[in-house]
Amino acid sequence: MDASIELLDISGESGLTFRALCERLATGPGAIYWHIANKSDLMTAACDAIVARMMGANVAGATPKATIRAVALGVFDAIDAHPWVGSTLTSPAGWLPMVRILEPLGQQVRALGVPDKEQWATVSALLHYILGVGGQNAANGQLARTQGLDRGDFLEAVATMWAQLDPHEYPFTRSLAGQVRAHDDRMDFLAGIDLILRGIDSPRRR
Amino acid sequence: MDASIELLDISGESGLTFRALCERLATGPGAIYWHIANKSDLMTAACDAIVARMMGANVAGATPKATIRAVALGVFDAIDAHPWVGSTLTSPAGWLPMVRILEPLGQQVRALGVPDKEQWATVSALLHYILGVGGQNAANGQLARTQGLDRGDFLEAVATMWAQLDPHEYPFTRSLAGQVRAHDDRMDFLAGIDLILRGIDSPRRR
DNA sequence: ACCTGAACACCGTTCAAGT
DNA sequence: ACCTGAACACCGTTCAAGT
Repeated sequence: MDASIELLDISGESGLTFRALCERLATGPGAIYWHIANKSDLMTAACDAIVARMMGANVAGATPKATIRAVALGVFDAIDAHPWVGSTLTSPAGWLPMVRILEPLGQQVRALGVPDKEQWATVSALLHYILGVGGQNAANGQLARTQGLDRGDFLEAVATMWAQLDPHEYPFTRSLAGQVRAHDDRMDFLAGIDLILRGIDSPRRR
Repeated sequence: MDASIELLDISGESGLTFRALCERLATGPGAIYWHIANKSDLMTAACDAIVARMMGANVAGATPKATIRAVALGVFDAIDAHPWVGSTLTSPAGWLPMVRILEPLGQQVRALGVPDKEQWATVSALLHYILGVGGQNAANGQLARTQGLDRGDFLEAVATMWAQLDPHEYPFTRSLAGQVRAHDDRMDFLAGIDLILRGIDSPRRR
C-alpha cells in the first residue's frame, strides 16, 4: 500500500504500474494478484488509506459550520497533496472512501437542523463542490508542474487564454481573466463553502 | 468525430481505441495521427462536440434563475446520455468545453447582481455541483448497466450496503439508506441547485 | 498458503515508405 | 498534403509450476 501511494504521488495514476510495483517490492505480478483483485481495487485501497488517515485527524467540539469548513479544507489539502485522490474518489468503484467524507458532513448538516427530506440534496451540494474544486485545483497544479511552470506562470497562462476568447461570445469568462491572476485558491474555495452554508440558513419558499 | 463519439457511447473511455477507430474508418493509425495529436486531444474534441451541441439548444428570454436551472439540467442530461463526458470535462486538458458551461452560468450570476468579487466563487459552486452530481449519476448508471441491474435493483443494492455500515461510526449514511430507495435523481439534483441559488440571494455577513 | 515468471492479449504512438 | 501498415515500447492479467 505504501509503495503504491509513493508511486502515485511521484507520477500520478499512470505511474502506478504492476511492473513498477514489482520492482519496488522485488517480486512478480502473481504475488500482487494474490492479494488484490485488479488495478482498480488497488487504486481504491490506496485512496481509502489517504482519506481514512485524513479524517482521523478531525477534532470534535467545534460548531457544525466550523467542522464542515475543517472537513472541506482537509479534503482540499489532501487532494492537493495527492492529486490522484481526486479522480479516484469520484470513480464508481470508490464508494467507501467517499462515504468517509459524506458521513461527517451529513452529521453536521443534521446538527444544523436541516429537515430529513432536504439532507441528501444538502450534503450532495457540499460533497460535490468540495470534490469538484479540490480535483480541479489539483489537476491545475499537476498540469502546471508537467509544463514546468510555477503557480504565477500558470495563472498568467490561463488569464491570457481567457483574455483571447471572443468578446461577444465569452464576455463573462473574459472579465474573469483579470481576477484570476490575483486569486487565492483556498480563500475562494472557502467562499464557495460559505455560499452553500448561507443557502442552508436561508428559508425555503414552497 | 462521429465515429469516436459512437465508440465512447457504446463502451466508454476504454471502448475508444485507435484499433477500433481504424476498423470503423477503414484506415490505419497514421491517418488518424495526421489529424490529431494524441488520444487526450481526441477525447477533448469529442467532449467539446457534445457540449457545444447541447449549449446551442439554449434559449434566451427566461429569468436568470430559470436559465441556470435549464443549463444545469442540460448538462445533467448530456452527461447521463454520454457518461464519458463527465470525466472528460473535469480532466485537465478539457478547459475549453468547460468554459462553454461556465460562460452562461456566469452571465446569469452577473444578472442576479452578485458583486464582482464574489462571482468566481459563485459560478465555481454551481459548476462543480453540476459536474459532480452529473458525473456521479452517470457513473452509477454505468455501474448498474455493467452489472446488469436496472435502476431499482441498483438503488436497492446501495441501500443495503449503507444499511450494513457500522451504526456507531456511520449513523448519518445509514439513515440515508431508507431515503435512497425512493429518491428521484433529477429532482434531488434541482433541489441542490435551488439550495445554491438561495445562498446567492441571502446577504453576506462580513 | 503464498510466490515465481513466462506468456497472452492487448494498448498508444512512431515513422519510413508510399500516393 | 495525406495515407499505409509494420514495428516499438509499453500495459493489465493469467496460470502452470514451484515452495
